[in-house]
Amino acid sequence: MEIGQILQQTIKDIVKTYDGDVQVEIEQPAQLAHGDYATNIAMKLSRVAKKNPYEIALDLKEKLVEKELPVKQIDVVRPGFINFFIAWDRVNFFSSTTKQVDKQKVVIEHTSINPNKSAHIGHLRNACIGDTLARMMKQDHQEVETHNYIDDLGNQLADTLTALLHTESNKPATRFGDYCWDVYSSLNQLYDKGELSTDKRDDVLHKLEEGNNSISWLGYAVADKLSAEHVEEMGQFDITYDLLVWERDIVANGFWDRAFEKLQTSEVFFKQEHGPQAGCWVIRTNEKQEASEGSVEHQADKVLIRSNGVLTYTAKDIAYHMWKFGLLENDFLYKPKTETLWTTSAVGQSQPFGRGDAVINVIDYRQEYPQKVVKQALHAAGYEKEAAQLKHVSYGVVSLSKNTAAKLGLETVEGKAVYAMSGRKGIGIKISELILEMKEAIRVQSPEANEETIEALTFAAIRYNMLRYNTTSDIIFDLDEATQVTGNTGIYLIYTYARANSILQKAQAAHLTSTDGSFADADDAERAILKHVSGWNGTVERSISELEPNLLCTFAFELASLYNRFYALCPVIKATPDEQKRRLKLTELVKEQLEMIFSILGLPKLERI
RNA sequence: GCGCCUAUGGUGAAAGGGGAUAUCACACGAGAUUCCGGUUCUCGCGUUGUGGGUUCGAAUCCUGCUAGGCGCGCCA
Repeated sequence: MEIGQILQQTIKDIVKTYDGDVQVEIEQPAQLAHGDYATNIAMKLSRVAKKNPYEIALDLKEKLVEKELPVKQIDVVRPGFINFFIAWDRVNFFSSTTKQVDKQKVVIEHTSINPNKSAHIGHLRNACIGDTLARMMKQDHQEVETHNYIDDLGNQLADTLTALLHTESNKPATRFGDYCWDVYSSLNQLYDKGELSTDKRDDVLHKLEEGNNSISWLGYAVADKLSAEHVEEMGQFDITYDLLVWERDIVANGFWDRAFEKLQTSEVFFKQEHGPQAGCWVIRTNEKQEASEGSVEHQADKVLIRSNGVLTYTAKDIAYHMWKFGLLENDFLYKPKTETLWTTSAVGQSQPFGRGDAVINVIDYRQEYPQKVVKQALHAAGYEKEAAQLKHVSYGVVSLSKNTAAKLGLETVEGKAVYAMSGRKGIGIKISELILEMKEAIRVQSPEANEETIEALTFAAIRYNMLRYNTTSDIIFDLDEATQVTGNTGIYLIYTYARANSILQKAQAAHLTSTDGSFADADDAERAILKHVSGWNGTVERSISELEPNLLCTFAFELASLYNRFYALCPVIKATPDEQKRRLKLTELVKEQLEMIFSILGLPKLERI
């Protein structure tokens, strides 16, 4: 049990004598002088007890000091805070408490880039969040399976195919995706100028949907090549997948037919007989719809089967999600793509993929409505548990700052601070471009580092930068800021880890040991670290329950800052024997903690730089 | 038209969903360290869109306004 939990439970037992249902909360004060843990319970109780909060706090303190707690001092401070100073020598940091194995299986879908051109930094944000969530849950002993969805029957691929067939680019490109990036925007500019109609694209889309024709096979080859480039690029950031899922395989295996059968029993799924959606199979998503048929441009029922019989994206997504939960009788066939990656395939073998107890989709907030429709469909088919376990990790999009937009040649406007990326206009920052900039910045900063180290630092810095924002926040991406090598960066964390390792190696060479080191007499800089580390498990639990990886980034940065401050203030090797042991033990604790964090955040553990 | 979200120093981002002088980074200014090899540390500088409300107490809750964004497609 964690310190905070111990204190919370103890206080809960004590306040039972008070009337009222008041939530006991234990927090870590911002200021060290306010103790290592604290509670405001007395001020909360003052309302029901009709008593001075300071007096309530004094009363509670008297009861608390009688308990067996790993506490060496309890202060009561006006207006009614109770501050606890922990006896750190009685806290076991190094115990490996084996958590009860949770048998739940989680299927996480992330990355899922349209196979139409190279990936940009918005795609990278998705992939970093998804991969880190997977690592968090594996850390929490859950069974995790990560999927990368390839929409090879959509307009975007059709556009890229049309562009490849009808336009050229003379820009240098070393990757197929970069070439497609350019011709894709060339095509859209032709559309915009009216020099090309979308008929050709529509025809291409139609042939993709038909299957087994030249365009269809060509599209598959293009999507295969592009998705392979995407996966390879993500691999540089240590982002991995278990399975690639192809949309064409969802169609080919008849998932929708089974899903249709399951939905048919519902009253909210029906064939629309009149109005603009006549002839379509639709699902009712808004219960208000029946009451207001006036405005048909908005809030119409969601079409799942077009009047010409073709499935919409949402229909395929519903079927796909039924499969994710293991609700369909039919399944994909699979084949290995690499040693660690599988892919759905027209020919292959059976494998136990999918069948999740929980499903997490990492998709930006603009897809909230389609996600809602899928959840509604699960409800409609009677799958309440699955609907409840379908979770949408909604994240903000990555836009460009004015500074960066200007660098890309956009016309910036006075007073407008945020500029959207646009694939159609070819406006955006490819991941490869960011890598080049970051690598150069690190090379300038560390001219003597070897190439392997520069590479590792580059990917770490970029990945960390993508993770450290609140998931729901938009990122206003500034290229100068993103390539900083100082401040709250992955580089700072890695240097801190190298610094700790350096001390430990030095101590080992001098035959110094941390055995019998005690935190009983830890001074302030040391206490701050112990206090912070003691909150780790709480941070992980909260990060998982809220699906917020950035809480771990905040924790890591604060730990690194505290350790560097300790480094400046507290000599380790040139200290007294008692201080040596204690501080070496503390350094070991910090090293171990950072290793755990790096495993989750996907950062490399460089012992030297 | 309807619905949803957001607003924090010059810039970017936090603040566990009421509690201690609102934190961090960058920028700008000043200082220290230059070694336990490691890009580090300390200090200063500045502020919660706006009006009203609830409360002992509001960045956090309610509400009006203002500004910005998103969604509602037989697209994906």
